[in-house]
Amino acid sequence: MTTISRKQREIQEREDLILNVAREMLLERGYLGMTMDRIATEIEYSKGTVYQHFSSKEDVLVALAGQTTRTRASLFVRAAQYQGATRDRMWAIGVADDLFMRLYPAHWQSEQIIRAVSIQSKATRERLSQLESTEMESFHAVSGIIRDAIAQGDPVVENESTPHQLAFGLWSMSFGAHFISASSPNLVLTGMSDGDESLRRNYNALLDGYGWTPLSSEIDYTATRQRVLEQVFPEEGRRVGLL
Amino acid sequence: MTTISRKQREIQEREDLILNVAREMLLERGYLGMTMDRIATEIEYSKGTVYQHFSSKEDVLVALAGQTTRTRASLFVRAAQYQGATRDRMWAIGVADDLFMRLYPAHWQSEQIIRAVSIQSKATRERLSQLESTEMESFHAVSGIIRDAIAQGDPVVENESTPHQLAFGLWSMSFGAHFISASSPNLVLTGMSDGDESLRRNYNALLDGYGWTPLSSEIDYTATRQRVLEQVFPEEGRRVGLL
Amino acid sequence: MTTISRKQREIQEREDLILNVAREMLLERGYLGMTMDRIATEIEYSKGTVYQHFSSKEDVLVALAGQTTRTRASLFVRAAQYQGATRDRMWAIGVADDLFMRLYPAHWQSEQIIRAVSIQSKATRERLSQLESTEMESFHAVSGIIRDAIAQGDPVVENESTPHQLAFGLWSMSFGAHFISASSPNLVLTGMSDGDESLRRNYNALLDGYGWTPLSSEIDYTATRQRVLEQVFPEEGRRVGLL
Amino acid sequence: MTTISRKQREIQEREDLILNVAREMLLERGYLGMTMDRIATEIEYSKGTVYQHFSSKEDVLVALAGQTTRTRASLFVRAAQYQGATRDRMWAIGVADDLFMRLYPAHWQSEQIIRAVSIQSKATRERLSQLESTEMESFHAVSGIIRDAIAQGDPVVENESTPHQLAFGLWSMSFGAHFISASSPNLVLTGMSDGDESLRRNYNALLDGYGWTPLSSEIDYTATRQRVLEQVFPEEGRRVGLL
DNA sequence: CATGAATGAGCCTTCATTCAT
DNA sequence: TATGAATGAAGGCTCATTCAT
Repeated sequence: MTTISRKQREIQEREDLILNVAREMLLERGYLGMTMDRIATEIEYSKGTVYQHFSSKEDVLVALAGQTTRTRASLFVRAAQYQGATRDRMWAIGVADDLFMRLYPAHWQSEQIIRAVSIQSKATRERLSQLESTEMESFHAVSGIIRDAIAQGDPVVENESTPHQLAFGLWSMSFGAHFISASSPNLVLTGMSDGDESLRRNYNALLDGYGWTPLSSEIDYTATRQRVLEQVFPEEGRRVGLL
Repeated sequence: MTTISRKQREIQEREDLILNVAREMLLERGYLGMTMDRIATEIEYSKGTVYQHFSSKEDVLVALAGQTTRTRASLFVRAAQYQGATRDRMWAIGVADDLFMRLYPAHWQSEQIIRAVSIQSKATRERLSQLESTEMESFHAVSGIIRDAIAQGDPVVENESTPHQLAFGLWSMSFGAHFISASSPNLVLTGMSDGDESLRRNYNALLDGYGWTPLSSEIDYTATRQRVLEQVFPEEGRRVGLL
Repeated sequence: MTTISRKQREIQEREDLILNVAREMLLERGYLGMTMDRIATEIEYSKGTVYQHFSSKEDVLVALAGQTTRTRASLFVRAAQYQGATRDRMWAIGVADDLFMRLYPAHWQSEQIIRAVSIQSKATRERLSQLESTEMESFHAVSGIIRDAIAQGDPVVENESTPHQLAFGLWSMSFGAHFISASSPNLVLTGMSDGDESLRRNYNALLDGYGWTPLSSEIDYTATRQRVLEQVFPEEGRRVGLL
Repeated sequence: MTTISRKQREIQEREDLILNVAREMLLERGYLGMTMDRIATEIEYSKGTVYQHFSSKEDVLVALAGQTTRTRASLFVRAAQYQGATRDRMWAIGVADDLFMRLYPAHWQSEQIIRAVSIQSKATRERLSQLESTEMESFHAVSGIIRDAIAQGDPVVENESTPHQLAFGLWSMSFGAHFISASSPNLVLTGMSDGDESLRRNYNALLDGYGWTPLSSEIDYTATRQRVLEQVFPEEGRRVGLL
């Protein structure tokens, strides 16, 4: 029993090792620079062994994306559980998003590459749906808060599709901001002290635009952020130096 | 004289042909699926001829991105010239964005692939800055309106960096929405009648959040849109069936 | 153990095979006619396999030149160890040179092509210095004898740089004679029974010109040559039919 | 008449222009770097025009080699006409050789490249024989002096084939020395003040070895060289700074 | 004559994947 | 189960040469 579990642990560890190496390669040398050969060399096992874990290069990519998606979902779900007013819980999601970018910048960037490359791969189609369902978890963490807000009568301009639309809006905004920051850094720099700060402001403005109170002008968001970090992400906050 | 111009016209036409074929290939088969060989076969000219127009695959990609960026900039600049209240001019930009996506869906998608790929291509860095300056035109069209609003005392929550931040917010939102719609269609479909409509609503909510009046609740935006189309984009509006 | 060494032996053998095929190709079809594709076809392995042995075409070329240089150095060093008067040891070098040309005519010719081509290849510059150091071994074998002669008072017109200059002279003469024989066969044939014989005569005349005794007119060189072959190169002498 | 000759002159001039450009390219960028395209660009005419002068790339190469061979032959023939003792005339040939290397280093180097590349080109075989016959002129200039020496009873160890063999020896030595200097500069540098000086010494030693008097120890060769330059190559001597 | 667009064979190199040991 | 040699399709790119204008 012990033997087996040790073996399994070893297998798991090697799988993680492969993925870490692969991700770094993806970032540093691009999609074409991430080769099975190089991965094998780097982990000091043979190519055949790599193939024992992942049946193809594409498989590695999907696993990579999976890690990313799961990691983010876990942060988002935890953020949604923050104890407080719905608008504060919303804010907690923003903190989680920020945290994710700081903790795993490599994850985010590699995700973009994978998306761009694998959009057309048919073989992956099914696997992509697995990814999507994990992504949905994150999405639901967000729309759930909105639904809660509406349910408990918080002032939010609402109609039938508000939860989805707003969640989509926040998601889009966050995604777009990160993407543009990465691919057009100069555009961001010109006249803007900081892309992150801008995102924060727009994030709040959007919620304000939906009439969600308390409005951003009525609260001290820095304090809220501090509380969220302390209560929900103490360890992570410390790791990136925000606590 | 005629001879020369005919020849030059032919060359120009072939260049466009190459670009169109390349773009379609990029969309249908991805970055790796777009090969110089296939482009040559498709246009029914030899590989050498393709290379007479573009010195490398990367060159094709950059030209593709250039087309996209220029096309969008031209629509945005025209939209910004719409005669009306600043909030309406802002709305005209939204119409232009929508129009761009309808007129050239392929342009937009290919742009993403190029961005994702070129994040690591150092060689392109310099050329990317050319793209960026054209992109800046679009960006300035947007931030210019915001500046005008502030200058003429329109009610907008303002601070020093409002123009840039808001423009960045709108840009991010639009960008993110389009990207997600393309790469995670299911996420959009679930519970949402239409990604475009969501974007429109969030776009307005964001402006509302900045306190920009008249608020979206106070106007008939469908009518405004109609006017914008008629006055600024009559031809394009008709082409995509919005007029 | 056996398994491993068998595999390694096979690899070594294939490497030799590749080199032999490449050399012949170089001779028969020139630098441009030696292609990696053709090598692969010829050895009946795939192109990839060739690249597993040599990382580039240039690599093949350098390996080829290395073989040549090492082979010659080994013959020259052995010749220099011939037991006899210095003038006789000098003669032994001549025999070694002659032997080298008979044993490995292909080596020599391919060396010229490589030299001529690599005169401009900067990338190879460093690797060429490796070759040069092996070549230096041959050179030192020659100049060492000259130095010995001077040291033990053999009559040689001497000044400070005699060893190097004479060695260079012999080297040039041999090299030039071989090159011209190869590239202008008609020039050699006209009025000359034999390029080899001419070289031998000039070789001796040059030594005579330096005053090195016994002069060529005072000895029976055919006999000396016979002795050198028997004592130093019995196997090789037999292989080329000189014994 | 005038028109025609002007035209012909223009054609001739362009041909020279092409050849000069081609030679430089050959030296600076190697055989593969000399392309018909680049030649055309450089001379600011079209590719088609280049082909009006030379029917193929190979044709250019042969013409290049022809220039070299003719140039050298003309120097050698002039040197052989120096008025003086046969040994001095021999020396004049050495001066011509030295002069050739100084005046046209590019010629010599390009000659090697052409030889290395075109040894196997069948198409050139016939044209190569043209080259060879011009080369023979140089060769005969040398062997003619030797024959004269023998005819007029100058002390030279002779047998039936002495003229050819000695000429071949000198040729080989000069050729080899130049080649080695170019391709193994380090070998030459080590312990030798100067490749040219070594060549000169060996050249004389070889003649001495044939018993040709006056021996090199009996004459002031610097003075002879001076005389040769003044009487036979006044202009050239001045051009390279030897006069 | 001059031009230069068009051709297309051919080159070197890479890499995901397989499979005998 | 691990290994790594072998494969071979595919890719980007070059360039001598031709020929319609």
